[in-house]
Amino acid sequence: MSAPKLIKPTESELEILQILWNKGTATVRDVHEELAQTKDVGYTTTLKLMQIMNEKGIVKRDDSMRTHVYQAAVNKEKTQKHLLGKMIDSLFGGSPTQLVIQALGDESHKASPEELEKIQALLDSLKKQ
Amino acid sequence: MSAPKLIKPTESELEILQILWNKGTATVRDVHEELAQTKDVGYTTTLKLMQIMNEKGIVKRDDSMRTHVYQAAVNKEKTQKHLLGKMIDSLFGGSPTQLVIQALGDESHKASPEELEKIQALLDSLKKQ
DNA sequence: CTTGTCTTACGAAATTAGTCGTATATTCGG
DNA sequence: CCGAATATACGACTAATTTCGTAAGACAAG
Repeated sequence: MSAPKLIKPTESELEILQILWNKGTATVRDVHEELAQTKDVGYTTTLKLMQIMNEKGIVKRDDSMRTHVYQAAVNKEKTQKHLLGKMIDSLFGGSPTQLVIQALGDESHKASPEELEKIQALLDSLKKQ
Repeated sequence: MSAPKLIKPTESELEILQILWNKGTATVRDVHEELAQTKDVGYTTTLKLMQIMNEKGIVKRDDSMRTHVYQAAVNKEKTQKHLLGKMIDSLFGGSPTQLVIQALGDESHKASPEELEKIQALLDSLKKQ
């Protein structure tokens, strides 16, 4: 049995997940301080969110110590793929190509030559099939 | 003048927008019948949603006749780009490349050879810059 | 020990999304 | 003209999300 099948993190949960994916493990305070850099939010709000995420199984925590230590319980790539798939369906009529075209054409998130090469490599391998 | 700057359609609103983008113009009943094919929802729910979207400026309507006629008030490509940009930031650390790679690797939304060629063409033009 | 700080727990308010029932108005067939 | 069908308006209810205040326990320093 399996880990959570249907993961649909909310906006706020995603912010926290990103921090946990980066840090590996973190306390509520760690997460909160990072969040507070870009967002004006209270400590107990972050705490509550992480408690709820724990109940939902989105994160795991080690509460053997007074200060609990959290980590993501959902896989980063799986989550990305899942949410991306939803977006492809809901916004691009099921066509990943349209999404890719829009993403590559995004002026505010330009891809570097190195990144273009990565995409080229992936494209080559897809063409061979 | 300007259309709404910050558009953040909800899930349901996106479903309706897709239909309007496809049809160009449509009545509530048109939209509802299309929605009802994949979703079990009441007519007045669809109506209410479209009324709210009208208040928000997401759609426009011609209410000169008894049966109002709606059309999308937000541009499809702009909306796609906007939401995609948010996802790139919130889920892919600002890297469109990571998103593209995940999208191309999505097993349940495979790209056809023709689509791969389109992407190749776009990629070529990006490389030239 | 006592006090101040930090921690978690928990309840509850505020907001937003989505749902639908009911009321009222318009239109059309007969 | 009358009734059935169809349209919009609108209030209200539920559920989920996000917010935070407050309480209570642990701990460290003096």
